[in-house]
Amino acid sequence: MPVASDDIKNTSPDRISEAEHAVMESLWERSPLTALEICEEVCTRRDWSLATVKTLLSRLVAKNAVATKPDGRRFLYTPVLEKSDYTGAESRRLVDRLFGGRAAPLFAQLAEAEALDEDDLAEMEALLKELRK
Amino acid sequence: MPVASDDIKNTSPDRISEAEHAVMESLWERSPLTALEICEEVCTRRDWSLATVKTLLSRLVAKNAVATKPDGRRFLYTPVLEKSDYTGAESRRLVDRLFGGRAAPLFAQLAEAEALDEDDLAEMEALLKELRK
DNA sequence: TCGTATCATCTACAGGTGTAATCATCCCGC
DNA sequence: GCGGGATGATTACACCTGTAGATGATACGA
Repeated sequence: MPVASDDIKNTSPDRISEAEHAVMESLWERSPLTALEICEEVCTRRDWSLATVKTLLSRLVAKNAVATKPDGRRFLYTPVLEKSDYTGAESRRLVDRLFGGRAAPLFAQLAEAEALDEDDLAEMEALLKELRK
Repeated sequence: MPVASDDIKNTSPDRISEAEHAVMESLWERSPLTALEICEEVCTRRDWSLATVKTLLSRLVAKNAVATKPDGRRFLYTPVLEKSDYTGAESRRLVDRLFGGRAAPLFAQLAEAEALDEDDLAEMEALLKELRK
């Protein structure tokens, strides 16, 4: 029997958890990587065991956020989800949830929390000028 | 035996979940409110039952995010956690986690996602000017 | 005074997340 | 050829979250 035509809806917007995100960060910085290499990057920082990284990797594979390529007995992991897509969506979510979709209050908030330094201000000024073209 | 001197460390930075945040929003907008009044605000929007709101409220009380004041047979709920504290902390977390603490890339991200409209730009320009004083 | 409507609390339960031990497989060196 | 180390897969389990029903107290109206 023909099996096709069932997995069309796979833009699977499964949320990436925070721990999973740490793994993605490694992969965005450099890829492909083996599980062990990823662990070398994050295990000390987060005090994880290799097993934990492997679990997270398999969940990320299930969520279609990373792809595997066999390399002998092991796997090489590559990100599928792009960093900018993730950060974009995540930023968007925050702005929507906390500020009703308005970005300006977010910046007011960060300013008040003194989370903006000189460099940020300069960059943002430049960006604004650019956007205004 | 003297029982005291154990609950000093209560700046309890328990995280507020997303559903809990929806309840907080109602309370930030107007307070004090009864559970029923809160439900009237959010139950239709989120398709919740009154019981759900009550559970969320009790969790928020446990987290010291809202306070109760008896009013006859029922309770009036008031926010303890301030909105700006919450949004500030939450924004901070995002910027730290996603952009290494730099706000400018977040801004760039939102710009690229076209999440900034004319009003946002204008407000941010004003804000920048103000910060630059 | 007594039932009942009204509340808050307790209990419940499925799904997600953090964290990891254990299991199964397979290839390399002896 | 075979045992052991490496590596992914499976299983585990506690806690958090979303969602809500059941339970218990209680004050108001009849």
